[in-house]
Amino acid sequence: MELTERQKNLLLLIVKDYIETARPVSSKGLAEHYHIHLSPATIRNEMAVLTEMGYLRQPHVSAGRVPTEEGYRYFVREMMNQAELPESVQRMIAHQFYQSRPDIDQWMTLAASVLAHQSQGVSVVTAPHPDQVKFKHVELISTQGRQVLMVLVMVGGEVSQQILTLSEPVTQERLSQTAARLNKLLAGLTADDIASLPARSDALDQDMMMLILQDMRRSESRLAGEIYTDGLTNVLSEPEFVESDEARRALRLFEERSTLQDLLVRTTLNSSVGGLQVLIGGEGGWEELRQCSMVVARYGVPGLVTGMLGVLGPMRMPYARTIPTVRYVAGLLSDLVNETIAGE
Amino acid sequence: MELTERQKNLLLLIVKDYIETARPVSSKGLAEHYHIHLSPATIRNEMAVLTEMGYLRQPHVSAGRVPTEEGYRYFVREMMNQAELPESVQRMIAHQFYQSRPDIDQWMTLAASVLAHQSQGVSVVTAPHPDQVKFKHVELISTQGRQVLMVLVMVGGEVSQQILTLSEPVTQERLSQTAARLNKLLAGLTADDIASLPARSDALDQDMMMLILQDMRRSESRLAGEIYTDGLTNVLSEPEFVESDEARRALRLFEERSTLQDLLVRTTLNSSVGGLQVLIGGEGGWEELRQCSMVVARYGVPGLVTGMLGVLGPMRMPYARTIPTVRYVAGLLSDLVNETIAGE
DNA sequence: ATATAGCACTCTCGAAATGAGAGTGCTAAC
DNA sequence: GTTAGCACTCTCATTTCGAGAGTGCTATAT
Repeated sequence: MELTERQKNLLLLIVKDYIETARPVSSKGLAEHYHIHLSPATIRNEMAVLTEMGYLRQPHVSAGRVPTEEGYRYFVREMMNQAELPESVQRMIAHQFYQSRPDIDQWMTLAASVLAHQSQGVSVVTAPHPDQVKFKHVELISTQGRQVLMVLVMVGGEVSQQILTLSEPVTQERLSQTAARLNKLLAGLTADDIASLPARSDALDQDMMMLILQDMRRSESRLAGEIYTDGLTNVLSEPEFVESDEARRALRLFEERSTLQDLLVRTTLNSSVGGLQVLIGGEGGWEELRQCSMVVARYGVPGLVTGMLGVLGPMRMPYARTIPTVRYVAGLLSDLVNETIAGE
Repeated sequence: MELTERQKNLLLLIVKDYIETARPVSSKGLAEHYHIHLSPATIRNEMAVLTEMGYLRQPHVSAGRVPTEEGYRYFVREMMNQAELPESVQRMIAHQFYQSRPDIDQWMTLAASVLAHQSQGVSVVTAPHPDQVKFKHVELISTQGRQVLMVLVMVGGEVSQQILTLSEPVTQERLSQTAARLNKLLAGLTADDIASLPARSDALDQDMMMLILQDMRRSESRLAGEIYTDGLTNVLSEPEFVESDEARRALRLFEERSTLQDLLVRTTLNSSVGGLQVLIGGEGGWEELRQCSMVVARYGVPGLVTGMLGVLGPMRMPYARTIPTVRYVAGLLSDLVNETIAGE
C-alpha cells in the first residue's frame, strides 16, 4: 500500500518533530507548530492510518504519536539522498584535516572528534587497514644490552613496533646487516609468501624473519585496525540513556574493543566504499542495541586499504545531521588515504 | 581532639559499611551486622560525637550516618599502609603483563584495563615520558613518490612517526645517506643541543634536522605522553552517577584529553615515584570532581622516565581495593620501565 | 467524497494526603 | 559508663484525586 503525498509529508514532519523534542507529537501541536492548512481532526485521521500501517505508535492511548522503527526507516530513506552538509561546515572540517599533521593517528582522532561533535553521538573510527599486508621495510635498533626495538613498515605505510629481548647481546652493526638482508629478501612479500620461504642459514636472520611473520599475521588478523572513539559522554544526558538501563548497557559495548570490532566488521563487510548504511534499532542481530541506531560507512581505496567509521546514537538521533557528516568525513578520509598511497 | 579507640573502630566500620552498601548506616544495623558488644544506644552516642567532630553527617534527621570528606580521609589514612592485594591477584596481574608482548602501548592498555576491572572505577594511565627527550635514531623510508615516512626513536625507546611530503621525489638511497649522517651527528643530543647546531650545508639534511627538532619539541611538550583510559562505563551504574547530573558531568572531563592531562600533571607534579596520593572530593581545586575521589601514583625511574596512573570513582569508592591495586600496578610498571631502559 | 467541529472517553501525570517505618536524641535506670 | 525505653521527626512508598492532554467517533459542512 502506498502513502499519499499528504501522509508522507505528515510522517516526515512527525519524525522530525519527535527527533527534536523527544516527546510524542500530537495532532494539535503539529497543526499549530507548522502551519499546515489542515485541522487537527484531519491530521488525527491520517495519523490513525499511519499507525495502522506500522509507521507510528502511541505510547498509551492518550499520548501523541511516536515513530516506530519502520517510521524511522521511511524517514531515513527519504532524506538519505537530499541531505547535504552546509558548505561552511564542510570547509571547517576539511580545514581541520589539512591543517593537522599528516599522521594516521591524528586523522583518526580528529575524525572521531568531528563525528562526535557534529552528530552529538558516539563515534567510532577504525584505522585504514590493507586487505592484504605486504612487507616493506624493517628496522632493528639496539636500545641497550639485549633489548632491540623492531620497527616494521608495511606497504601502505602501516607501522608496527615492538621491543624484543634477545638471548644474548648483539651489536648494532650486526642488527643492521640482518635488517638489510631481510629488507632485500622480503620486499613486497605477503605473510603467506614469507611463510613458504626456506629457513635462513643465519640464526639471527631466521629468528627475525619469524618475528616479522608473526607481526604481519597479527596485523592481518586485526581485521579492522585500531579503533578510535569519541563522544561517549554526549549521549549520557539523552533521556533514553538516563532512563533505561538497557540503553546504558549498550555503551558497554563501546568499551569492549573486541565486540566493537565484531560489530563493525559484521556491519560493514558487505558495504562498499562510498556506500552508507543506517542501522535502526539494532538491525542485524544486536540485541543490546535495540534502542540505538548506527550510521556507518566505509572509506579508503576499495580492494587495497579500507577502514570504517560510524556514529552510534539513540534511535532518535538527528539523522539529518549525522548522515551527511558521516558521508562527508568518509569522503575526506578516502581522499587522504588516496593521496597517501597514490601511485602504488 | 583525639578519637578514642572505640570511636576509631566505629568510624572505620561505618565508612566500610557505607562503601559497600551505599546507604546511610544506622546504629541498629551496625550493632546487628557486626557483632560488636555494644548496644545501639551506645553507638548512637558515639555517632553523635563523631558527627560533632565532622567525620559523619546525616542526610536528614531520621536517616543513618554517612561519612563526610573528613571521614573518608580518616579512613584512607588508617588503611593506607596496611592494605595489600591478595597474592593470587598479584600473580594474576603480573602474569598478564609478562605474557603480553613487550610493547608500551600494550602495557598501557593492559594497565588501564586491570585498574578499571579491579577497582570498578575509571582508570587513567599515561605513557612513560622522559623528563628530557634525547635523540637516538632516525629512519627515513620512501613510501612512494614524494611521500616519506620518518620514524624517530628517542633514547628510552619512545618512538614517533610521521609522514612527510617533500617538494620533489628523492631516492631511498639518498634518504638513507641523510639518515645515516644525522644519526651520527645527533646521537644522544637533546632538543636544545640540536637547536644550537649550525645549519647543515646539504638542504635535505637541514630540512630533516629541523623536522626532527620539531618532533622532539612536540614530544617534550606532551608533558604526560599519551593517555589511556578504561572503565568509563563502570561507574555509570553507580547510584551517584545515575542520580546526579553533576557526577555525570565529571565524566566529561575524561573525554577531553587536554583537561585530563592538566589534571594529571597538576596532581602528580609534587608526588614522587612510589608515593601514592588519594584525592578525596576533588581536593586540589577541581570543582567538577567534588563528588569524586581519585587515587593516583607515579611510576617509572625518577628523573629519567616517569608516567602516572590513577583511578577515578565516586567518593564512595572501594579504597581497600583500589589503593593496593594502584600501588601494585605502579610498581609493576616501574619494574617494566626499569628493565626496558636498564643500563642506560 | 473530503474536511472539520464537537464531544465523550481514556489515560497519564503531578500534587496532595496518608501512614508505616526507620532512626534519632534524650532521660532515667542499671 | 552503658543501656532500655520512649517520644519525636522525617522520609518514602502508596494511594487518591483532578486536571489536562489527546484521541476516536459521529454528525455536519463544503
